[in-house]
Amino acid sequence: MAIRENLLAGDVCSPGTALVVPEGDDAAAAALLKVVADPTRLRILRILAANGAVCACDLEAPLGLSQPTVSHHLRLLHDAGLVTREKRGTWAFFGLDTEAVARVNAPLMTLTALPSVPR
Amino acid sequence: MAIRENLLAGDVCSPGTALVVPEGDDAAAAALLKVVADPTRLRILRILAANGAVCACDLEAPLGLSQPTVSHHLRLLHDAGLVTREKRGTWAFFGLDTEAVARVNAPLMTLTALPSVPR
DNA sequence: CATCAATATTGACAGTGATCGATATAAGAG
DNA sequence: CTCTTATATCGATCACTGTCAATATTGATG
Repeated sequence: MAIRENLLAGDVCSPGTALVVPEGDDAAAAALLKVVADPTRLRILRILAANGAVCACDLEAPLGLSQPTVSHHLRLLHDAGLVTREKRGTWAFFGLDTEAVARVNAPLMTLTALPSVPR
Repeated sequence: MAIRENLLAGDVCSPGTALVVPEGDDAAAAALLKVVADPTRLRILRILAANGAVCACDLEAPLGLSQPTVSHHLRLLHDAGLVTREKRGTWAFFGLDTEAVARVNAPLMTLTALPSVPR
C-alpha cells in the first residue's frame, strides 16, 4: 500500500492497494517538453526572446552549427508551435511565441500545485 | 542583421551584425528538462504528487513496466534531485521534491519574462 | 547460515535524435 | 533564362536512451 504519512512504524507494502493515479496526457506533455529539453533549442529560444524576430542566417554563427542543423531545430520549434516563421524574400525570420512557451510549463506547474491528497 | 520591428521594408540580412546572445547554462537546463521530458517519469511525478510517499513496488502496476525499468526511472529522477528516496527495511519510498520541480521551469520562465529588447 | 522479498545493477537490443554533407527548392538580380 | 543566395529536405552516421531478462545486492526472518 502506498504509505501514508500517519502510518509509519508497522506498515506493510501490499501492491495493488488503492493508489491515486492522476490522469493527463503525459505523452503530449513529454513530447512538448522534449522539444525544449535541448541545449541548442533552449539557446535559440533565448536568442529570440532577447532579439525579437531573427533571421535564420544569423543563428548559424552564435550556435556554431551547420545551416541544415539550424534549420532542423527551427523546424522542430515551429512544428511545436513555440516559434513563428515569416518569410521575407529569401530570408526566414523567426520569433518567439511567448504564450506557447508558457503552455510548456503547464504540466509541471500542476505538479507543484496539486494537493498531496492523503496526508 | 537581426531585423528590428521598426525596419520592415528594405532591410538586409547581414550575418555577423550584433545579435544579443544571452548567456545561461543551456546544457544544465536541458539536462534537467530531459529528465522530465518523458511520459513515464511525468506519470511517476504526478503519482507522487497525488499520493505523497509511494513504495516503488506500487509503481510497476500502474506504469505497466518491469521492475528494473521502474527502478531506472526512479534513479534518474533521484539523481536529478527531483525525488526523495527513503529506505524502510526492504522497501524504498519515494516522494516529490516540489522545490526541485519548481527549479525545472526556471529557464522557461525567464524566457517569457525576458524583455524583448530591440523593439 | 539459509531463505525469501524488494531493490539495484548489468548487458543487450531496438528506437530515437542530433549532426553533417549533398542536394533540392525558392526567390531576387543581372 | 542564368546565376547567386537563403532555406529546406534527404541520407547516413553516431551517440544516447528506454526497455527487459538475468543477476547481484540488501535486509528481514527462521
